[in-house]
Amino acid sequence: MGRITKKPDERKQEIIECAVNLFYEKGFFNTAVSDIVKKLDIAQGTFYYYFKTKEEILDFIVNQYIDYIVNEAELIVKSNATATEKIKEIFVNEFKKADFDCDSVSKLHLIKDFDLHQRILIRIVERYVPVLVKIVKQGIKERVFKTKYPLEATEILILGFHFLLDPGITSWDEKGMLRRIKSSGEIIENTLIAKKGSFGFLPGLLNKYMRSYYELKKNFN
Amino acid sequence: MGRITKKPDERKQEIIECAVNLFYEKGFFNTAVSDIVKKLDIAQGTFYYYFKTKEEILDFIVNQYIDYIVNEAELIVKSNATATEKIKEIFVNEFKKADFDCDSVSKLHLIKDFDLHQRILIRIVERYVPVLVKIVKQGIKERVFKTKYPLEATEILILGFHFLLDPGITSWDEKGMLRRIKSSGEIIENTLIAKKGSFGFLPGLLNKYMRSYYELKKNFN
DNA sequence: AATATATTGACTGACTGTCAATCAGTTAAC
DNA sequence: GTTAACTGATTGACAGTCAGTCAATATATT
Repeated sequence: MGRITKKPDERKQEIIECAVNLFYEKGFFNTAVSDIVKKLDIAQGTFYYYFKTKEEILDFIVNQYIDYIVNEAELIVKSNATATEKIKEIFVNEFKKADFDCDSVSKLHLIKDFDLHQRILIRIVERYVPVLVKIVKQGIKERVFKTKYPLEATEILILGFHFLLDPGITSWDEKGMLRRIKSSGEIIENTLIAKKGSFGFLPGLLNKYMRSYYELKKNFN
Repeated sequence: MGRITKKPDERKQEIIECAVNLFYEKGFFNTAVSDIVKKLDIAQGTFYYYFKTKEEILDFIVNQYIDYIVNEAELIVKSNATATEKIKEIFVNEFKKADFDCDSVSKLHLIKDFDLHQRILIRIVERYVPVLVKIVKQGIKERVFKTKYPLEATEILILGFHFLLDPGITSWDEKGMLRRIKSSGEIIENTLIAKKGSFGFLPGLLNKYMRSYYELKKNFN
């Protein structure tokens, strides 16, 4: 019964990685803490040495994810592209991750568990939206957007589209998805009062992403 | 130990009413089935005679609520007002209920439990939005709205505003609420491509509603 | 019409299995 | 020898079960 001691950071990440994988397979509520510790071959108490509650690990995972996407977005904001180019870059970046979803972070999107997505959505409004708004405000200065409420418009768009298009939240039928994707560019243009066609790239991009998602799902079954 | 037998419909509604009240006080997850049956002084088995699982009663409650608001909306759709008048009526109606929240149905909004609100949001997209779209399409015929995507625009707006303004989903700070309320009219106008000022009534209405909500909350503490 | 018998379906509550969380104690590392 | 990481049996709470009870109603018997 040789006891294995590890560096706290290492152990913690080990637990998180295992937890994400199990949440991915079975969802948050259907994963017992005992499942996690059994898979890692550690004691129940070890889990609680690192996380006060089962909820806390979920929060930790969500915060790690938000840290990651906020960081990436900040890099794009700092570049010296036009607002429209930056927004396109944001989208491309977001979906690039989904193509190679092997690491824990990008798997998060595919977990079908609303409790998780609620937390993500709230953090997105709190931390991701303020970064994106910088781009929208740049666009207003460049006179490509005209909305009087850049912050509120961004909030609405992000929340609406996440809810409607994120397969982890609700899987609507494929027909409905296509319908929403087709409209996505124009809805954004109207809401931000942008030039016609400035978001014309979006439906194509979303389509590509959706196809790769449905393929992933097929392979899973 | 006198056993009391009741008409099934009566008993079922009795259980539902009691459950809603407890969910309102403590939330869905913090309410045990044993709490419900203790309060009603019935056996645990009686609950499971009427509902297969604890989740099933939540679904039943949500469906009852949606039936109610869809019905009310259908009446407004059938009236012979203009599209703009009808939309105003929809909003007034929605908030009228909140003023006199005594019955189970309107209490639902105030329950701070995301699991509940997720179900409501999904049903709203499935059943409420299709009714509201009729009004938007009427507006397009009347040439007061111009969007090419009435269905998708309505979906986005309803989901976004519900998430951002419904106090049961997330209680942002009062300042953020005011900010969002102030922008609400113009956001809708832009998204539907409506005449400037046609939703000018909205911020005032939402403000009134929010104030009565915060008063309710104060009295509760 | 009055009484006995059968059937149904609402209702019971002790019970089971599962799981989050605890804690007194143990071992490895420095 | 002290600290920090780790253990795992245990507890308490809860969702859900099930074999059985009882009241009301329907049907048969006198």
